[in-house]
Amino acid sequence: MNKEQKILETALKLFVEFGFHGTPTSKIAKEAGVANGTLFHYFATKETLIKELYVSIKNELNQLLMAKLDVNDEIKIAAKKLYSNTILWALANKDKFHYIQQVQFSPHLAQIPSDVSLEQTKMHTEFIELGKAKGAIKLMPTDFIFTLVNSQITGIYQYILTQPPTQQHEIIEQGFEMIWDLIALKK
Amino acid sequence: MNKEQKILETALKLFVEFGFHGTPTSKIAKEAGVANGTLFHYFATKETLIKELYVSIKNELNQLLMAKLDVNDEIKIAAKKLYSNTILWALANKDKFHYIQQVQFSPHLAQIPSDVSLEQTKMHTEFIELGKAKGAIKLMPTDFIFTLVNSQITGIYQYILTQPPTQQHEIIEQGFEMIWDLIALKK
DNA sequence: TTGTAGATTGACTAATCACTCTACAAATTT
DNA sequence: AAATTTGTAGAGTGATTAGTCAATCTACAA
Repeated sequence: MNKEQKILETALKLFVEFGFHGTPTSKIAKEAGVANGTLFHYFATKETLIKELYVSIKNELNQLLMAKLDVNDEIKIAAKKLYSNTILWALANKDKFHYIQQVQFSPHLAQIPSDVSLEQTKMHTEFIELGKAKGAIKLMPTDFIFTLVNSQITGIYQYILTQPPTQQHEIIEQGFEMIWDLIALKK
Repeated sequence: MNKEQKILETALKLFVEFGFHGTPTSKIAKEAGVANGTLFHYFATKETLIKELYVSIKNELNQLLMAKLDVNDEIKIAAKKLYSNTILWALANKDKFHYIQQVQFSPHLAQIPSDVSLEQTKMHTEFIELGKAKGAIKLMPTDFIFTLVNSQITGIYQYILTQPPTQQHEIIEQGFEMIWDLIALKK
């Protein structure tokens, strides 16, 4: 297997379990089955590794969401897909989702160039603006809607974790209706 | 000034700015104006310092919320107070609020005994259950409501940061009506 | 005055860590 | 086949770090 990929995978696992501080590069290399020097061949610094891991995970999620989106769908249907695919992905990739939060509430986030961050939210803000243009979504500021939905997703994800898997589907459904109620323009 | 307090204050500032990893204990001691050994006189390990700082900040917020709560208030009024006092406190104590998030999405959270965490959410869950009993809040699971409101608060806080201060009051008002709409039982 | 317990100091240390360097192997290009 | 680039290894290094410790200071009670 690709060693660069293997390093990223191992780093993810260890960072989530022990934090950035608690994870020495030597441990990452050892557990990934590569030499110390190999790690630094692919990632110049530990900081680089932290950031590239973050960007690669965010891209993975975005590409998945894009792939599952259908331009012919109604806004509400499309929104529901975006929403539930995000939660389902988070549940199937807990470490990755957790890592995103970990970085977002750490000083490392400030290190990521704003154009990279912007690129990653672009798809979502464009979607919200389309929804407003089509009269499906309230004319609130796009950033406001984006932030609300995002935090709602995080909240629902955290709650689902505490519930039995049989309930998960219903909670996702219920959660969507609630958030849609919040942002949909009533006719 | 009390040296223990001074250490906590300095640690907060540095942890938020540079992260746990990027903040050596020696730097905390130096900037707090105490000797290296003094820090370890009060906090046996760096980990202890991280955890005690978290608990002390959470307690501070809870005590403030309690103090501002009036048992004679209607549920909706009381809920609004809890909500807006939390956001106002967060805006006035950005570092502290940021630190709470930082710990909550780090492996350090797992180190905090569950009875301590429980004690801190007790007041909120009791309030939600009172609201349900009085027929003011929907009969959804208490944890679900708690998580939703919490993430909503985080979301609104983050959005407010990007807006001019003149707008803040209105966003808080608007945000409350939205979240109340979500959880209130319609008569 | 003396005794005592806690507060405070800062030099010290053992361990750890991020990162370098050199050597060689494999792949790719010329 | 020679030359060049790229991948991989792992021992080595200098700097840093969390935490220790013996010594002094302060407050206050006996």
